[in-house]
Amino acid sequence: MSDEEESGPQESDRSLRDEFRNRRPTINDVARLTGVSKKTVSRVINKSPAVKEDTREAILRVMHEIGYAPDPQARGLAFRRSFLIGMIYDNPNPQYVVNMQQGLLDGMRGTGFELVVHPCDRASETFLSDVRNFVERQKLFGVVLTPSVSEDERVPPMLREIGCAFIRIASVSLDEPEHMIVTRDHLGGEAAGRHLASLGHSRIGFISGRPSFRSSHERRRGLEAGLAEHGLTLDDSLVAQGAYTFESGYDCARTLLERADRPTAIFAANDEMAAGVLQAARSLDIRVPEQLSVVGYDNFQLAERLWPRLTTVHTPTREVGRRASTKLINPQIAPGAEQDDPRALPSLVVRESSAPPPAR
Amino acid sequence: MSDEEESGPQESDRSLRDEFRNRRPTINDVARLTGVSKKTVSRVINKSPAVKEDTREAILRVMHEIGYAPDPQARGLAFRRSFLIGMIYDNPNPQYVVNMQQGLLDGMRGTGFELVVHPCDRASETFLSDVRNFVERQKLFGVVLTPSVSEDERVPPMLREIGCAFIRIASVSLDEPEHMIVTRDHLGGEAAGRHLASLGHSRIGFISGRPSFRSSHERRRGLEAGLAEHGLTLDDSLVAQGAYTFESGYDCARTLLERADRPTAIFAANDEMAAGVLQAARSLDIRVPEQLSVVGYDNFQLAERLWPRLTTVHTPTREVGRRASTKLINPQIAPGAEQDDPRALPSLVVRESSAPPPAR
DNA sequence: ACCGGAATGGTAACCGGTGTCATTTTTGCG
DNA sequence: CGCAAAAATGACACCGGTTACCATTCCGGT
Repeated sequence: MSDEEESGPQESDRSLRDEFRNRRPTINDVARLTGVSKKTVSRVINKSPAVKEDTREAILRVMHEIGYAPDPQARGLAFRRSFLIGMIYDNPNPQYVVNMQQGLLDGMRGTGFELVVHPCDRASETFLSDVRNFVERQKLFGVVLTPSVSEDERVPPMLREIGCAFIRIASVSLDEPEHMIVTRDHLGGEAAGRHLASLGHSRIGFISGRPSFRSSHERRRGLEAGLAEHGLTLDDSLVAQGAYTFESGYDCARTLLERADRPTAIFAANDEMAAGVLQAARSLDIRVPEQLSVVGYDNFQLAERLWPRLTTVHTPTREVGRRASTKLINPQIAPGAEQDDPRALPSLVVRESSAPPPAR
Repeated sequence: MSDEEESGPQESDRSLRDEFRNRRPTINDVARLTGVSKKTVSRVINKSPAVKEDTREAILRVMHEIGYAPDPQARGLAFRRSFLIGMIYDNPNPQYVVNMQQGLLDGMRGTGFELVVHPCDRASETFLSDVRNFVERQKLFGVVLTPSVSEDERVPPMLREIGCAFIRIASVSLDEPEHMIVTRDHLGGEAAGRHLASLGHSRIGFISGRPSFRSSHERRRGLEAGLAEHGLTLDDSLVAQGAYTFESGYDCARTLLERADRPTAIFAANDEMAAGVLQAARSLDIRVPEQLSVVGYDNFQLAERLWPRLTTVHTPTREVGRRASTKLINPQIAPGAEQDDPRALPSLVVRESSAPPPAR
């Protein structure tokens, strides 16, 4: 019969260290060593103001001494909510996914939250129940939805029903501001259009992305607006339906460039497709940028690896991700000004793939 | 005929649905509705053989009817272990990261485990304690370490100490087989060397990766072995120290190609650097592959986007990831044969960037 | 009929936190 | 100085599972 309860009133550092070498300290240890109830310790953990300053300090000191950190599982069980944030996505571009993850993690650093990644297939029969199971089982604190999942209108009602916070990242606003991060892709398209028009192009081709991605339409809308500023319109016959893939970019470009009255510039709705355009131009012995200007969208690493290096629209994906997770964790932070922060807006990066059109 | 108690429970489907519309069913509900104790339900959840077949079926039926799934947090709390798997990495290549994540998720599908991603900086002061905190706080079920974190010898002892399962993914074996997935990068280097030698090259340059990545050395070792088969040796003066980045590939290639006796072929230790080589060749008006052959390593998407398309060594990253998570979740599965499965080995992909050397 | 032992199920305690509400201080103020 | 109100703290049940341990039941063997 050992009397483990009767530990000495004054535990030395040595015995403390011994005690916690094989066992992580719990809230009970903190309470016992500080001489308060676990409820008070819990109050300190949760930053309740209803704790006297002396008490708080004493508790914090003990916590620090024994290296205590609350167990997220136990806390989650009691809270009926985990400290996990889910990233739900179906965007197949690795660079986008990684940049977004990095951004989300940037905003989560030091908060105790962790990121759980969940790719999915929006076209699948089980898509909605997949997402629901994921969120419900893990009792996620919140989820970040990226295009095109973010644009699916079946998801938000489901998340509201099960009471999971969410942020939708999309090119236009689709929900109340507290649920949205808007990337305003039309601004990027506009910049691209202005750029090509001001270089002197007037026959401009456009290769759009997957129609199921809102950004496809926004980027086109922007292009048209940018051209309109210079009195130009987008010729429907110079618009090709791509799918945001390299191959689709190649195929569409071949079609556009084999025409007798081929365009002198092509704006592809992302860099992957722009890479396909370069490939197509090469296969037809069309020199870029001398005979054809090419502009992409995203400014992923690929844009600088190609030759010529791609003029493209930079998307601040990481910054957007940082904002998304921050917003999810601190819903109270005032929305508003962030909207016009240039760091969160698309911007044109001019490189060697665009130039004035060839002289006639 | 089934003699199950058809009118036994008073609750109809309708009232069941009502009851669980606002509350997720718990193990207690399953027990109550089946008329057994929660302990028995727990036995079924954990696949204990000590449950009569009839009982098990009845319990499973109720579970299915009311849509019960055990709460991972509660389960984890009792188990003193979560059902989360961590991916710890410092590889900056987005394509690698995403492919690996995909593979890990492939192996986790349907198991109830989720993936938590954790990039880190191995050079940081706090690297080790960062990793420790992450693993210890989340009570991770296991972690997958990818290069170069996987090659850090401080990590495994720490993980063993806190009792966390782990798999190290590396180019050579660094631990007991149950902790390793070996990618055998020297085989890829060998294939590249054989390819260039058999094309007739003898002056072959090599751009190595970051020395802190084991793969850099393995790929070089392989190259030397491949050349040796054709009686060639690697000239030390044609070896440049790169860093697995596009820029380092460009710089190293410039150095190698500005020599009077420049090599007729360059093997870069990854595709990013090979892209830099192409860029450097272009800047010096050296035509690829007519005047210079280029071979990369990884076979990431970039390899097909470049011009000429890159001859490179394919790395089955996703497949490797799938094996890693499978191994982590089912440690009992016999290791062994998997070692020589060609799907898990590097293999050469020949495209347009390599050709015989120019005639003298 | 009796017994031992395996198979099964029940009960209570526990994992490490939080909520509710009662109780004990402390404070303000006539 | 006394007392009510406010502030600080604590007791206890609970979150949803698990394990430890004990009580049955169901066997066949003697």
